Amino acid sequence: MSTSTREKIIQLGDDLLRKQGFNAFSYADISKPLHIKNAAVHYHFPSKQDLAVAIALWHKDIFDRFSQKMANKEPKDRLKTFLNFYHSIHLSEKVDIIGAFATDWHSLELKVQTEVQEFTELVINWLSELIQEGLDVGQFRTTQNARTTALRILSSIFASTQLVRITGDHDFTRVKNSILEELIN
Amino acid sequence: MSTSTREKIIQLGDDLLRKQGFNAFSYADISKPLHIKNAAVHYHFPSKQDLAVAIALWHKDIFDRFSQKMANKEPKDRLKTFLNFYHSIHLSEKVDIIGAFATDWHSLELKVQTEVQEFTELVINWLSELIQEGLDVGQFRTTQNARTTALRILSSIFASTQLVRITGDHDFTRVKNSILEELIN
DNA sequence: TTGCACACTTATTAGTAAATAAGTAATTTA
DNA sequence: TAAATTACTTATTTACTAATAAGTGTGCAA
Repeated sequence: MSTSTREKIIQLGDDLLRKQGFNAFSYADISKPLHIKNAAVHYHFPSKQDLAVAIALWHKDIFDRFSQKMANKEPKDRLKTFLNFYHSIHLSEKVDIIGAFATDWHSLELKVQTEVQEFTELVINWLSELIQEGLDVGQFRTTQNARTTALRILSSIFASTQLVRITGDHDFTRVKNSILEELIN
Repeated sequence: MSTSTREKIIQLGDDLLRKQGFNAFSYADISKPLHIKNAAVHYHFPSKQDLAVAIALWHKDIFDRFSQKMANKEPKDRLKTFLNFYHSIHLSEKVDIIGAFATDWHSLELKVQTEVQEFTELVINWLSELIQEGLDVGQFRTTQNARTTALRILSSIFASTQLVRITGDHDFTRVKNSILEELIN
């Protein structure tokens, strides 16, 4: 089963969005590498905002499958896998999708913003539940409540994918390890 | 002493950069509100990258003056003022300059990247010293070293200016307070 | 076999982008 | 007071932007 053109456009769009920023890439940046014409991209996604919606939905889909696969793992391992996932984002020279959308927030239409909001809540809720569970079984320790801890972990790790573009590699591992050390008993 | 046109361009450019993103605003967005012509902006900053350099230098300048003014304050108060500064960023619907530059990193020329790197190190070093000092006088507690703690505080707080665009206001105060609670004895 | 939906291409448009050359008026300097 | 510098404007260019209309070939369905 080969990847459809539609799927290829979404994946390349996501790549460009997270490497260069939403307003830094054009339809030509998508059509050229895929050896199709500009209008073919418009056929699948009439406007750039439609493409942005599709990218957000794609991330929701990936995250759904990820959380299902992780459902039976213990909190500590779920968190580690989550952080490792961000490590791979960092290594591929991208930033996190949440931060990428956030900085360009005011150039996004409502339909995009709504999808991004839903995706973000999905992640925060998943993290919160994981942390609460870890606290309940005595695997984690924190003086904050679950959502606050979730917000701090999420912001720390997604900001790191941005920050290390500036300060360099070593700082990513530093932050990643500190999140685990601080939380795990 | 009134503000020069050059200064006005930098300030408006900074505003647009942090509200919309570097690639989302144009020279027209600057010239129109200032009631000057497009070419006048190019007179002061021949290319958009030159403007980006000037914005980065402006932030270095502001931060220098800020850290001098704070020099005799105790660590806890310096940190609080720093976090309050980010609160004002959040309230003015901007994101932090570091994150704004980071997401558009690959569309910035080397001369811009270098200035942003120097500014970022300035902030991280200032934060690290503040934390070390706080640890030395027993005002702070942490199991991590000073730079790691600095990185986590910086990433948490600047990511929050981005994240709350998506999740809403209440989460900013939540994160801000948790940073203080976690660190202060 | 006819027709119709699908996945495109060709061709074009209207608008906007950054950038520059050449000119001008006001101020400063020699 | 002549010459140069500063801070612009006018006018133009080149390139690219998202977006659309109209056409094309392929394959499936009635």
